Amino acid sequence: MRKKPQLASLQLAIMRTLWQKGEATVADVRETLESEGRELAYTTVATMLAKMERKGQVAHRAEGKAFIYRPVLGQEQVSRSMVTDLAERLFSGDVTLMVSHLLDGCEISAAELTRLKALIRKKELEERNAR
Amino acid sequence: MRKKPQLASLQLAIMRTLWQKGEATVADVRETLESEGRELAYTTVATMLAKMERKGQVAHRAEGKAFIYRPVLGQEQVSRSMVTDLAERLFSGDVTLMVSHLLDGCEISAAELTRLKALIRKKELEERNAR
DNA sequence: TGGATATTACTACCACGGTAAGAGGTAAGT
DNA sequence: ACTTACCTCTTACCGTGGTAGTAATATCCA
Repeated sequence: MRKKPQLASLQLAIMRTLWQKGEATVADVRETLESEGRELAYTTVATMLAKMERKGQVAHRAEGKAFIYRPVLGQEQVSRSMVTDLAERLFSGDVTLMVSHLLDGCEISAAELTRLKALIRKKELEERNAR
Repeated sequence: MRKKPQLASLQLAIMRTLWQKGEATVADVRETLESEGRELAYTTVATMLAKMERKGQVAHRAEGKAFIYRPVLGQEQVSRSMVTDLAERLFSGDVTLMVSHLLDGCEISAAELTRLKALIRKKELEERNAR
């Protein structure tokens, strides 16, 4: 029985860096966040990473003076659980309704619509083959 | 420029009741939550409603002894902003990616897939007519 | 009238996200 | 050897979600 991890915004931003780089030092993470327009004190990032380690979301190994952090939770796992959780809370799990709001809420290109159609077709095939 | 409201789980549950009933007393809300398996003290619900009023999410009018609360934020507004916000934070706004995770994350019936296809077709038409 | 009941008001508490300063260690340059 | 820069650790503070007890107040009923 799996947990369902919920990450807040800074935590997610940190995880994104780790997912992207594989592993990173505090300074690395801080720099990446800065390049995304999020200027934080060094200690802020370090504290957050320590808190996240206590909760098992990341882990570290020491290399010389510095700690090198790596993600423990997988990106897929986090994304899925957060998305389905929101669908649950907002729409009582009605995926169609959720997608509908997604499409309404932001502009979406014709190309993306095509990709979506392909996605659904693939899903239909899986469905059919499953049974 | 509008704010983008973010509601936590209890707050959402309360809003759902208000959206559904139009308006409700504290006792009404408490009862509804209880029927959803969420047993809370009367005062808990009342406190939460007061906090939410301070933030402009709900409003009340007094009728005799009791307060009658009504939603201020619209369901559409909240849903859209929360969904697109999550899409932003998780997938940098890539809607297709988000839908993909939605479909993977939970079982989805053939009927729902059909509804989704219809939804996309409708969206395509709107797109074409818009320009 | 007086007690029971329902309702709001005030206050408090905990956990946690986010933020950061300050203390203290270690490595490296001059 | 001393300073400097960089690193972690500890501690703290604020806001807010969530939960609820207690006090004050209004209402109804016998």
